[in-house]
Amino acid sequence: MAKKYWLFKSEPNAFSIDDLQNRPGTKTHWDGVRNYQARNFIRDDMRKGDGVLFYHSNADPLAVVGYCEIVKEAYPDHTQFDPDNKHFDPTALQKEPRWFMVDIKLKEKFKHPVTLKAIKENPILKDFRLIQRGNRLSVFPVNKKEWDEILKMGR
DNA sequence: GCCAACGTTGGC
DNA sequence: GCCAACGTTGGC
Repeated sequence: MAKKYWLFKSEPNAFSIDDLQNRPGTKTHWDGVRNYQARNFIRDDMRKGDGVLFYHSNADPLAVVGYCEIVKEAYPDHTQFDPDNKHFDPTALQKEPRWFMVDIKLKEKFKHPVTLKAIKENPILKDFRLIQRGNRLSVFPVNKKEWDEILKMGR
């Protein structure tokens, strides 16, 4: 199957690309996604080796700050079962997990973060889902043309 | 802090 | 199944 591409949003206050860089092996599990559309992308479509753009939301600057690779495919997000966790889901069943996560590994932190402003100004990226009206999904697919352009801008 | 956009919940 | 109320996201 052809390699696919994705974008993950993260608020750097909660988890930044530097936090990822400081993790052992520069890897992390991507927990806490609680939206069904995003869940379906994670559970059904993401494959080992797919590329992931790492975007800082609610931040300064707002920007794609690097890219990653999926190193482990979907498995149950343990935080849904943890009453002390912010993302606890009291209706999720152990035998039938509702929420899933993948593991990602940092490949490269961009020399030049690709700002939301620069993305909006680039005609090649005019259809990029990130800048579409009302886009609030924290996880969504990116096409190869967009992926290539973002990497070109960031490196 | 504001607010538009959107998802979820729950009464009917 | 409809829809009002509410909560969250996220740019500005």
